[in-house]
Amino acid sequence: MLSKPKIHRLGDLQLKIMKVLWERREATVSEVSEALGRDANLAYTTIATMLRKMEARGLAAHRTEGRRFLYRAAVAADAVTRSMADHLLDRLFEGSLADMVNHLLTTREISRDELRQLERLIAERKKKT
Amino acid sequence: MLSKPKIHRLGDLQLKIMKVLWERREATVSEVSEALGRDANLAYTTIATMLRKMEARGLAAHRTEGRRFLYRAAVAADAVTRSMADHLLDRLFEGSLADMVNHLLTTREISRDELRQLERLIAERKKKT
DNA sequence: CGACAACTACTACTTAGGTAGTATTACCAT
DNA sequence: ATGGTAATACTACCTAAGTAGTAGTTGTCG
Repeated sequence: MLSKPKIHRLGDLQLKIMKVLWERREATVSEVSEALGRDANLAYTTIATMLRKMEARGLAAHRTEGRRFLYRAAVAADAVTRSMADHLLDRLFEGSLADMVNHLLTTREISRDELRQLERLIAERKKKT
Repeated sequence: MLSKPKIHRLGDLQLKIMKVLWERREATVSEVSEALGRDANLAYTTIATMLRKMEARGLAAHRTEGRRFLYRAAVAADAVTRSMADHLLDRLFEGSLADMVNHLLTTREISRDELRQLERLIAERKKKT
């Protein structure tokens, strides 16, 4: 908890890398590189550099195994997700979840199925207050 | 519509400025500066520079009135809001609105009132399919 | 008229993401 | 042993946000 990195504002690449680290609990640079796939064809060293920078920022950490590094996430997925979502919610909708959902409902395609899911979520949430 | 600026990824300051421009339809640098208030005490020139950069990026535009500039937004609030929300939704929740709402519902304090609002929104939305 | 205030233009610097080349080191197989 | 390969380290760039100082211009008031 010492020195919390500003957890919102993760770049696209950083988030993708974090997702890999969250999935596998540890991963080498190669593994991350592969996991991202050649679709995003980034040089091996790009991933390595990014991981090093992320470690410097407190987002990741590593231990050494032989001559290679095993990286792991240093922040929980939940914390990041929450921080990013909250940040946006605050910046765009002054913190009003209703406003945000309203916006998304009106500007997005949404399936009947998803609507039902939402109903259920809210009903459940209402119950346990 | 020629050359759409990448509308998601607006910095905090940029968004604040955009909000001022959306409210008032036009504003001088002074007005924006004042609107942001001294709470965020930024130099006058900081706002001016930012506005110039934003114009270069296609987010704002200006016309001259006498010797000062009247800036206006060059992108609609809705478009920006939507773009930013969508971007986050995609990055974090693979586009699932339900997942996002679920996350927000479980990690956030939420008032009974807001819950009711949400219910209503969903009910309405369900009706007009 | 002359000083000042208001404005824009220009320049500069810091931080961070993203991207990748080059250098160095160390392992491994022939 | 030696050359190739895989790893990390270091360095370097570009872009964009954010921040602000300085210079130059012009309008206004006393």
